[in-house]
Amino acid sequence: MYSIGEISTMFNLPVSTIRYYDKEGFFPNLVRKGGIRQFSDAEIEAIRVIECLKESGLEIKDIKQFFIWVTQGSKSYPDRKAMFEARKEALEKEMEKLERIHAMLEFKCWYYDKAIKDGNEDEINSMLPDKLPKEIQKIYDASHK
Amino acid sequence: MYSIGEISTMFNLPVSTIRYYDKEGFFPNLVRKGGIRQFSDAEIEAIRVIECLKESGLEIKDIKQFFIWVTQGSKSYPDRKAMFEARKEALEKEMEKLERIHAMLEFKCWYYDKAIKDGNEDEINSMLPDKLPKEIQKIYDASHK
DNA sequence: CCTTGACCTAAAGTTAGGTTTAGGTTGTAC
DNA sequence: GTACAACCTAAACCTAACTTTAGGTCAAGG
Repeated sequence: MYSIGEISTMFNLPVSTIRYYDKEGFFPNLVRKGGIRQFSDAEIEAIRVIECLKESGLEIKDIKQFFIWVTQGSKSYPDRKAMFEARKEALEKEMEKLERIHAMLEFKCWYYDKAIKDGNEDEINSMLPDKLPKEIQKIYDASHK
Repeated sequence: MYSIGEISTMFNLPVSTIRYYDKEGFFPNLVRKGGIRQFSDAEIEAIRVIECLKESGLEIKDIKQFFIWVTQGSKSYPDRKAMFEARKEALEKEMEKLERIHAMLEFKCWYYDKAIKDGNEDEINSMLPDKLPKEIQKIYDASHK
């Protein structure tokens, strides 16, 4: 059993955020002793799920739905599974987008590195959009498609 | 030369957002004819940079700094390069985090798949945290570290 | 001519996801 | 027995990044 302060330290989350999550219904089985919250492994796993769903792009109101399903027991397993499947696919798309963003950043690093060496952007711009050095061209194409 | 409406279609961004970006100073060389904005390739590349920096985790006020540097010419090349290098590193960390999130989602998909087959979570919970099937254990460990 | 659609501005409004405030209780170390 | 930290609530507040509103210009088509 952990206090709210211990959980705060454990996840590096403000105490106020944890209380906010509680108010949103994210700890359906949270026990209190004399008004004070007693966090157990179930709540720790709940926070992991919250962070996971949040990072996957879900909004708080949709995460709430997940915890409603938790209170409904085994009949909601298919709904919960479908939610995770959907988040997995959304995250995979997001990661592909970030690959393109990463290529753009790599290209810009090369771009300014060369601009610093040349003192201007003229030569680079004369190479755009398809006369770049081979390796850079690949990165450029990946980021501008 | 493109109208704001064409740019809106091109990037699938509301016209209001493009005006907002303009007001923030993100098109330092934007030309107007009779008050009407005329977008060129420079502004198109600017929008790509905005989206790139934004997706990399930068806030609008910091993106503003980039465009201030652009107006200062070649003396700010090192600053601009440093910004892209920093975003590249931040994005790489972010992508690592998303790998862990992805592992968590994969684990949860397996978890609920099994819960549906078993009708309850008892057997799964008896396997936690280190007696899971080999492949699943790997995913679980990756997501809970 | 007049209406329709695309453009313009300034300023107010919106939303999510917390955070802060004000006021109060609890428990334990000195 | 009192001071101190850690806990509690309800409600007001905050911030970022837009979006909407209200009011206006302008060019082309019928």
